[in-house]
Amino acid sequence: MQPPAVGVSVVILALGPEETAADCRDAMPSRLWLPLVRRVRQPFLGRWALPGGDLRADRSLEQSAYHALETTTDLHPRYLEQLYTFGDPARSHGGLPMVSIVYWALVGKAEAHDFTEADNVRWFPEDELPELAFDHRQIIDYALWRLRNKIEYPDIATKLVGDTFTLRQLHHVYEAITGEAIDVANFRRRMLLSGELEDTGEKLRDGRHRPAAVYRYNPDRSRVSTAPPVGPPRDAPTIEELEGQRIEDALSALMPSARA
Amino acid sequence: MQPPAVGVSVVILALGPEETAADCRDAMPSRLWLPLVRRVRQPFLGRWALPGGDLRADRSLEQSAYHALETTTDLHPRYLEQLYTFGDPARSHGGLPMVSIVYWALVGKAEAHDFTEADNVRWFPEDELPELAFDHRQIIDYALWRLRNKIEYPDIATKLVGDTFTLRQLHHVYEAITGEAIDVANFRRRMLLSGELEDTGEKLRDGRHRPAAVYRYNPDRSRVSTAPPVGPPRDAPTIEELEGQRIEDALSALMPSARA
DNA sequence: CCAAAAGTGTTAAAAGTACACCCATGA
DNA sequence: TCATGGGTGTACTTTTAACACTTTTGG
Repeated sequence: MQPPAVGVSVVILALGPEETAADCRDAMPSRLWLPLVRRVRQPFLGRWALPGGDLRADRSLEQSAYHALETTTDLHPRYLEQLYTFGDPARSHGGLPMVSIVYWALVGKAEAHDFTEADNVRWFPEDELPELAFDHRQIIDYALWRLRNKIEYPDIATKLVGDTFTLRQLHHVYEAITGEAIDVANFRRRMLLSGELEDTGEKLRDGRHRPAAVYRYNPDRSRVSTAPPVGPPRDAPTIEELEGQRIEDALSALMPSARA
Repeated sequence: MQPPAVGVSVVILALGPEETAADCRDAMPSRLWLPLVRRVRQPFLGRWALPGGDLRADRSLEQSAYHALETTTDLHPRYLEQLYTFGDPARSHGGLPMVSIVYWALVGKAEAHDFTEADNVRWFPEDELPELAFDHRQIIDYALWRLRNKIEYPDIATKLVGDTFTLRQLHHVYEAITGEAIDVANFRRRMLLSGELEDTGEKLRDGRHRPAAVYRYNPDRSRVSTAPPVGPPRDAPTIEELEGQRIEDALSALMPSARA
């Protein structure tokens, strides 16, 4: 009996633009959007599917995921973590048996707007997904569940906004993801007491109201580690390391986007 | 560039026997033990390593893990969950590049004693591991970290003892895993208030003291789901389903141990 | 002045912690 | 009866949640 083939897929999540409901002039809290690619072969030809790619023996899994994400959507994740490995033989529905090592990624609001909106790549809101190929719908549901369970950590939430943000914006992120109302006063206190937000000193005027302080995420090393241990799940360079390498590689053909 | 080979490995954890320290007649809280197998080929010939096996295209990942665990150690897990997939090219140290889909398993105290203590399989206490092949040491550390972070859920702890247990025994499990002292009175209350323990009505005499009530784990469906969502990470039959199948398969050559 | 968001304070309920204490049992 | 663990009560601290209130801005 043959071993199955292996590939890597990525669930990319980003905060959509603020929307205005038809019957209400207030901006609703944004929803989560994710890019999908259209399949160009059987099975499920023409169906939407998760971006993915091959696994090469000379790359780490994270590098492969990063590469797949970059080449298909031209995005650069601010967060990238392994989600789960799927390998049930029944999941390929007529294709060859396939093991998918799935990562989930977060991209910032700004970056999500200059993606390549090609014919074969399109963004969908999380609650209006089309019919998907394979078991990709369940995979996305699982990724969303993971996000909702990890959102308590401030570093995750800050990955969905820009480098700097007001507490109001961050608050919107939390509400969009958890789907429930969160008391602003208590939210503010928790965030500031976590010690991971740094005041940039800037102010941001939104409407005709009082301007809000602008913060930046800044991890607090003094905190007790809730993160992975001495032997973390990392088996690859971090995103930071990849970023460094990516810049050196910038002249290679990997990046269609213009970047010095 | 070739894709790497794929295999499945399992970190099996069990509670060891109660130990008696030399300088103290009290039984210490048990430690965690895990079985390792000796490698019979290069690289790392002769070194201890995690039990593992191949991935077959007609089995789910969980089935493959279950099978690998069963054939190498003759144990039957009470808990089996995917841990992480490792695939850094550097991890094979001279071997062929290899992706390892790693599961972690818990076996009960009773079952852990009738394992096949063959020449090539041996149990080690978690804090006295030998030098291991590949990156298996980091993998074990990660599994232990996951266990320590999941132990708050009563269902995990109960998998490490028998089907029935006293609160004292369960208390020992928690202390062994977290490594710190836990107030018995508060522990008792938390466990009973969780509503997941059912009194069997039996009593168990340990020493010359008052007998303790014997409980059984019984999941409380009324509780809010902290478990995976509508689209869980399951892509395979559960352990219960595998158990059923395993009994039917008992006559096949898979199981060295005698079992009707 | 008003509306609306920024930001602060106060209080009550809940959850977690420490520890004193009584009970049951076999030796 | 004594030592030992089984089991209960209680007071105290910390965390969480609810919500009233003051401040700053543009119109």
